[in-house]
Amino acid sequence: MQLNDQEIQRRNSLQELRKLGIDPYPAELFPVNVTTRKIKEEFDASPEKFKEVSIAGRIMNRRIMGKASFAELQDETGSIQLYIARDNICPGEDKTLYNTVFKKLLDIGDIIGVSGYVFRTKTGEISIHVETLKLLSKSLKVLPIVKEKDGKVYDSFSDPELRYRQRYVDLIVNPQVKETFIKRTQMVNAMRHFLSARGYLEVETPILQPLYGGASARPFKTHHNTLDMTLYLRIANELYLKRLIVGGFDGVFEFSKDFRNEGMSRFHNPEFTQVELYVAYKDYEWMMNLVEEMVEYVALQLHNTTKIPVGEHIIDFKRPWKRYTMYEAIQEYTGIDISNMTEEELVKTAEELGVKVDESMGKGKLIDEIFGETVEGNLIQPTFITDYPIEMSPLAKKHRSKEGLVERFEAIVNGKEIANAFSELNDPIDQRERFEAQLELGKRGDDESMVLDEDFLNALEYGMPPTAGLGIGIDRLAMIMTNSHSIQDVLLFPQMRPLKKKKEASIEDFTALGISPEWIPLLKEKGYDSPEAIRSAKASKLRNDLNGLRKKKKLKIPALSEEEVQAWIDKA
RNA sequence: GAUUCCGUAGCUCAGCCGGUAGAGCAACGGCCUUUUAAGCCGUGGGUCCUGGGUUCGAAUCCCAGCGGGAUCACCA
Repeated sequence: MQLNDQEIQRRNSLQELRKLGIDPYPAELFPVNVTTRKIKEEFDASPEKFKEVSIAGRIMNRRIMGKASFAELQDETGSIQLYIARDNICPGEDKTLYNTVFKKLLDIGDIIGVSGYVFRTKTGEISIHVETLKLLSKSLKVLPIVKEKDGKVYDSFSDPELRYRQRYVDLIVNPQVKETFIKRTQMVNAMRHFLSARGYLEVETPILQPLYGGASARPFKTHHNTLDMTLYLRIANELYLKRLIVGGFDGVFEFSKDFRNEGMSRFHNPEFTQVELYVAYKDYEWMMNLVEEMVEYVALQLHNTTKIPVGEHIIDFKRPWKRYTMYEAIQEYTGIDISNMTEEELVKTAEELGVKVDESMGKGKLIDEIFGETVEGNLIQPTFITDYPIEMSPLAKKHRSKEGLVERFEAIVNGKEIANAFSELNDPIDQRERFEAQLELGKRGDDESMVLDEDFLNALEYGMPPTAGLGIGIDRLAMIMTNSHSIQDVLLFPQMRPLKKKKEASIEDFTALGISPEWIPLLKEKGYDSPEAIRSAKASKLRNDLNGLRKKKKLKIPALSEEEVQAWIDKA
């Protein structure tokens, strides 16, 4: 492992600390009796409560001024300034703790615990006057230093790749990131509370499924050794939750991690979260009202208002939301009434509107494409779109009065679907026919069409009550509720392409060439990291590089002759 | 998958009509007991993503690769 100068420096400090009898990673607990937030919120009202505080956190900044210093201590809730005076933390003759430990051996990033009292400095900042200081964990890596003045951020740690790959660093140096994930959890908690309070049962259903269903998407495939069978990571949990409705639970929901083997983008991660809800004896009209109420409730819980800034827009979740049928929406945005068109007419219309079409598309898919292309992106404020073509919705009940449509709605916010729901199809014979129609689409080349699930049909044949079902994309909703530009910003650990790691040659690979061990680190430092690299080297250059480095590092090993180096190359 | 832009010190970036590297912060040494993007003086630190090409000479120009961003396409 190659260490840079500052990393070597910190490892040296670590050894120095041990020599002084200080354990850089002590085992015992450190008593914490306050948080930085509590101090900042309550000190002015009741300063007497903060005469003996004990607090722990990470050093984020240091300003050393001779016999006194200021430091920034960051805990989970925020940060506070420490005032550390030499003669306060070292009351006796021995000033080592201040002069050596604090000033020389501690670094930004170290985790410490301090005790003392809270006061205000001359410049008015609430600070802790430190009386005792203890190292709790030495940091060996250099943090990016983000500074801020008058709301302006300097040297921000903003490279998305680094932020996503090393989320822990992102969380340390970017406070607003922490805020986003707190909001996300609050959002899920609010929804859970909303649903539980209505008496619906939160359940867990299989993630590993022998058949994938309940949505149109390509799955991830895996294998169970003992059963010697293929299993799929679920793309949805719908069919399992409906089995539970058959079983007599009248309201069930699950926050479900689903997996879809599709492209990745700022709206798509291979694994994502949905909440699905099924309620017996209800229909999609009823469900629309629930969605409005729940999302409005979430907004109020998170922001104390229904108006939320998202990018350029202010989105208002106040009920009631606008409602359009799909045909009405298309007519509104294109001026074309497609409600009575044949498949040929739809293809022609789609092409006129600049919508791409291909052979595999049925009538429903064509309508859906036209909608997606011409309407969806324009729906910024929360809007319900109802009554979808039957071909696109094999699990939804036929519309009670409109031929060729189903009782389905989607909720669209900021140009993206956040919820999808329908009156669930409970006619087992109709359901079987719909699955078979999907199989036909599959033969036409639509590789996202659904497969036939016999056991699910078996459940329906026992009789499922009329049921309303709902799915809400948690990540999408979290993006809106936290004003995040991409899904990666609301996932703690978004999927990333793995870093290519060079396989490292072992010590033996080098010693086998007759190279003595003390030269190996120097070889690696100069980029000769494998026997192959040595084989293609020129003896004079290699010798020069190594002896140069030896001199620069003032190493007390004998210099190399060209013959020695040539011998390595010949062997390699 | 397509288009496009980017890859220089631990971090943020400058240098790019060719002459082998700079700034601020961070680090190191020194001064400083209420400062705050602390300050002042001094020092060290770089396979300029990788590989090839053009050239007397490449961080800079050309080609290929790797990695990443953005936009678009498919899926939630």
